[in-house]
Parts: sequence; structure tokens; C-alpha cells
Amino acid sequence: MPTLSDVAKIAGVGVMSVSRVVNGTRRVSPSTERKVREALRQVGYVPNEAARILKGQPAHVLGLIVPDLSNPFFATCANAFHETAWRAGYLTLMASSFHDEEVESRITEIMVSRRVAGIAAIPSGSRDDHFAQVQESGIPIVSLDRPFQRVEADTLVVDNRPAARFATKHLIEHGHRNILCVAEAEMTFTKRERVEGYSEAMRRAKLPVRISLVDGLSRKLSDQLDLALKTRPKVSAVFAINDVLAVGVLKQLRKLSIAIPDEIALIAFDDFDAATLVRPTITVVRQPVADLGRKAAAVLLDRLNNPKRIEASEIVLKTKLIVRESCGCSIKKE
Amino acid sequence: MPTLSDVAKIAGVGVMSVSRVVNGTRRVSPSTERKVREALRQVGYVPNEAARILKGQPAHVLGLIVPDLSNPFFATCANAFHETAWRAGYLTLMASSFHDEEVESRITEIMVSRRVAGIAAIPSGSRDDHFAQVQESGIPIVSLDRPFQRVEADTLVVDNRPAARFATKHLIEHGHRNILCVAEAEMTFTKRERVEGYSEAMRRAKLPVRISLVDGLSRKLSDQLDLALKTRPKVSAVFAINDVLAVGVLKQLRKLSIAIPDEIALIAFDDFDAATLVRPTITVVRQPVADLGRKAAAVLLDRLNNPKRIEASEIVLKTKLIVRESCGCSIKKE
DNA sequence: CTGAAAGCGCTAACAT
DNA sequence: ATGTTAGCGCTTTCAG
Repeated sequence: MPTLSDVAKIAGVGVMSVSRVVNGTRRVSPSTERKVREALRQVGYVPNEAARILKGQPAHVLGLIVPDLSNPFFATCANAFHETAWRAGYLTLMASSFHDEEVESRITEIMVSRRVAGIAAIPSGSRDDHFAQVQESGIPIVSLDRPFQRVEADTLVVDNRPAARFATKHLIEHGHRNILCVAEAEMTFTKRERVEGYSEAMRRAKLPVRISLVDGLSRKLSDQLDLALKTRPKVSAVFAINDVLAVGVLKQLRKLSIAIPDEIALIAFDDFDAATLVRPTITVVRQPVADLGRKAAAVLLDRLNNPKRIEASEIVLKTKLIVRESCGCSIKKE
Repeated sequence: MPTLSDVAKIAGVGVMSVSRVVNGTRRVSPSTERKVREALRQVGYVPNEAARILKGQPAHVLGLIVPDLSNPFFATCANAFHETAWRAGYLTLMASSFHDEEVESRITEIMVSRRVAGIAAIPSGSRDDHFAQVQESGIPIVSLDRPFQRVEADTLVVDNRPAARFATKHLIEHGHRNILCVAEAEMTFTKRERVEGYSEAMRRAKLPVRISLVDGLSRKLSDQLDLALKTRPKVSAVFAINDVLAVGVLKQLRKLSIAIPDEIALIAFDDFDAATLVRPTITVVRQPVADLGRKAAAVLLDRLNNPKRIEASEIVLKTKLIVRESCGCSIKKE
């Protein structure tokens, strides 16, 4: 790989002239510039970032840590983040923590050792000492979708709790009194918030809180659901706290030949492709997924440009109830 | 940020002892090790990768370029790639080219300047001089899903053409004689191959090749499809060359109240979540998506471990026809 | 406007 | 087993 001095030698000038041409740092005489550009092209010079960074130059790379890149929700976030960063001249070092705190910790360490300019993360667990350390090294850090536990940092979340409350209220207004909340046993921040929102709505309406905790595997979902449906008083509506669970509920209701929304109404948190393809179409709470990623990048970039700002910001993005057919509203087309 | 010599000073030993402890390069006396570890912890030392790389150490980072990270197909690939790389001790510098050759070119340049160990790409266009240059810099490079045009490099693809032929044949065996192939006007390698496979099957059966070219936007799809369906002789089956088009076809057939598979049978290339949720369920050609990413990483890692190997490998992964209801086979449950 | 020198943090190679 | 030195490729600083 050719270096600056290689180029300088060929062009018959000093290293600094070459450096200045490459970076446009300062004006160089036209004749020098010509010679340098010629030599540059001739050897196919590519700057060595490692050397620049070692010299203290900021690395134009942002780190992004998500729990699972194949999950459409995270993938959309990541994509939006990446695009925003790219527009601002940054590349994104993306990594999946596979929902594992240990891996997450290793990843942050590597990112710090690579001197990324900043890190955004959808934290996987509750232990977040590693993020605290990142912050101590002076690297700005942002959490999205879920807040950090102990670390005080810029945060972006959606209005999980009020949204869940509102969705539940919508079902209540349809006259439902026995509404089942289907959630997962393994509770992350967002899931907990949604269950809370559901519970609040039910309590306010003086209705019984009924939560069915599913155990990761879809097999268990059918059992759990069967059980809940048999229990009296009879459930007449279901609030599924995410798209995966919603699909599970949908399949099970079909298997049992239970009509939606007539026998059981359904609202899901998270919009998903199939929601408009199945009949009836599914009423959902839609999250501004791409916005989450976009804004996270924006906040991080803002931190980089204003290192002085101290207070951690918390941005709450608004979700939207997309009324379709499964909640029992007047049937619409498409 | 503390450096090696900071640590050395505190521990009261030489820099190399610290380096050796950090990297486990060689045995160090227990007493020294203890002192060093203590100092390491005390200052929270994090190695500076930039310096290591500048020293000629290999960068444990792989580059991955995909056209769009929010697309589930690419996201799944990326995730599998990332996981395989991670297991081998590599982080992945991921970037989306946004289907743009220009961006792709810029990205490769940055990756080279960051001295990634290798690059895997789903190339966006036909111009691939930039990839040629990467290869010339001695950085191994792999293409997945689509081959490079001019560059000779390791390649991973699926058996698009035979698979499309086989799917079409399946429809022909159901007695269909007028089968429409729905494709996009903007043809990538994979799309072209699939259309070719369809055409081959039709020609071999001495049946008329009928291709409907849709123009990106879904609005156009409905028009195109309406037109094709009106044309005589009447279409009795549709082969959609990807999931997006399949969903479009599905929606349009529903709008026109055309029964699947009785009036029109349907097979799609690409499996998708909704395919098992809609009624009837959709028969599809399933690609080994994760395998594509996994194997790409494996091939790249293999290159890194065996720099001598010269010949470019081409691996063709096998797809599978998943028979469900929309093709007209005996109706099954679930 | 241009060049020479110093040094970023690390490790390979050579002392001790 | 441990320490010392040189230099990776670049940019900042200072002299011309």
C-alpha cells in the first residue's frame, strides 16, 4: 500500500504538500497540486485511517449495538440510523448483541478500542457498567427504544405506556369487559411499560386485569391461550404486546375457529406487514421505527458537535393507533 | 485515555511487560503480572486499535455492504454474516449502499482506508471498478446473492434459474398453460435469472412466455396486472419473482375477487412471513437466506486464513419449493 | 507557499 | 524474564 511519502517522492515534493492536497487543508500552488494529483492517481493512494486516528484525528465512525439485526424492527432502526450517520459523513460499525449482556459488554469495549466517535445502543439487559465506562472515556452514548438502567445518557423511547393504555381503552369503549393481555415472561423495559399501560386502563375502568405470560416458544403460546380462553368470565378481546405474539394469537384463534372480531377482538402493539394482508386486517399501535433510528443518530451527532451540553435529553416519540378491522370498528376495505 | 506507558509507569515496570500481559504474548513473572493487572484495572486501560493497526497488526473487522438494511432478506443475511464473523473474533463494519453504485464506491474506499481485513458485498450495480481496486490492494472480497460483473472473486448465489424453472414446471404440471410471470422493470442479476428460469420452463413445454414488467411503484402493479388478466388467452396462474411482487399480486387478486388457486394459481419466489398467515397459504421458493450470509463470512474467513489460495470459488446454494395451497395442490391445514 | 522534524500508542526485534 | 529502541503513516508545529 502506497503511503504519503511514496507519493511525495514520485511527485518530487514534500510530504506535507501531498497531505495538504489530499485533505484540502490549505492552498497549494497549482503546479504542485498538479504534480501531486498525478502521482496520487498513479499509485492509487488510499489514506491510512489508523495513522490519522493515532494522530488524534476524530474517527468518522459511529457504533450501533442492537439485540438482533434480523428482527425487522431493529433492522429498520439500524437502517435509518445508518442513513442519517452516512449523510453526516459517518460510517456505522454495527453489531448485534444477540440479546446477551456479556456480548454487549465485549462489543462496547472493542468499539472504544477502535475509538468510534459515539455509540448508540438498544441495551439488552440491566447490567450496564460497560456503558458507564464508555461514557467515562468521553465517548458520547445514546440509548434507543429502551433506556439505560443506571447510566445517565440521552435517551429515545416511544410512549409505550400511554399507547398501550389508549389501545386498551379503545377495546373497552367497544364494550369489552374481559380483555386479556398477552405478554412474554421475559420482560424488557418496553414490554413492561406496555403491560403497565394495559393494566392502568383496566384499573381505571374498574375491570379485571388478566395477563397471560407466554414463554418465548410459540408452542407454549397455544397452551397458555387455550387456558386463558377457557377461564371464566369469558375473554372477549385480546391485547398482544408485540407483533410476534399477535401472530401467535392469530394462528391459535384460527385453529380454534374463533371469529375475529365477533367472538374475540384483537389489537396488537407493533405494526407488521401481514396485518393488512390477513382477513380481518389487524388493528395495531404503530411505532415510528425509522424515526427512532434517525433521531438517535441525530442526537448523537448533535452531542459530537456540542460537546459542552451536559444534561441528558429524553425524547419520547409518539405512536399511533391504526384502526383496522380486528378491533371491531366498522369494517373498512383495504 | 491512558496508554501502555501510563500503565507501565504506575506498575513500575517496562512497557513491554504490560503489552505482554495485555496480549498474553509471552509468559511474565507472576509478581509482574500482578502489578500490571492492578495498574491496568486502576486506570481502566483500553488498547488503542489504531496504533495496533498502524503497526501492521491485522484489523479484526470485516466489511459488509448490502443495498438496504431494512429489507428483511438483506437483514437476515447481514445478521448471519455478522454472527459468523463474531464467532471468529471479527466485528462487522456494515454499510448500506442504498442501491447506489456511487455510494457503494465511496463505502469501499472508506473501508479500505480503515484497513478492514476483508469485504463482502451484495453489489448494487454493474460498475464494479471499486471492487477491483479493493482486490488489488490485497484485501479479499466476496460477493453474495449476486456475482460481480467484471471482478473475479469468491461468489455465493442461489440456484435462481433452475428454481424458477422448477416452480414454473410445477404450475405446468397442474395443467396450467397460460402462466404469467410478474417481474420488475429494473432487472438485477437475481431477477433476470428467475425470469430466465420461468421462460425456459415455458419454452420447453411449448407454452407462451408472458412477462408483465412492473415499475417499482405498487400503483403500477395493479394496472399492469389488470391489463395482463384481460388479455386473451386467459391467465390461469402467476409466478411472482419476489415477495414484494407476490404481495402486490395477492392484494390485487383480492380486490378483483379472483379466487386463489381456483381461478388463478400463484407461486412466489422468496418465502415471507405473511405467506402462512393469509388464506390460502402461498406456495413459495424458499431461499437459504441465513446460509448465504453465514457461508459468505466463512468463505471470507477462509481466504484470510489461506491467503495462498488463488482460484475464485463459486458456491451455489439450493433453494426449496415449499408447497402450500396457492399453487392448487391438495389443500392442507396450517 | 513549502519542507523538516517530532510524536501519536503500539509491538517486533533486539538487548540485557 | 524484562527493558530499550525503532518506526508503522500521518498531521501539527515550526522554520524557511
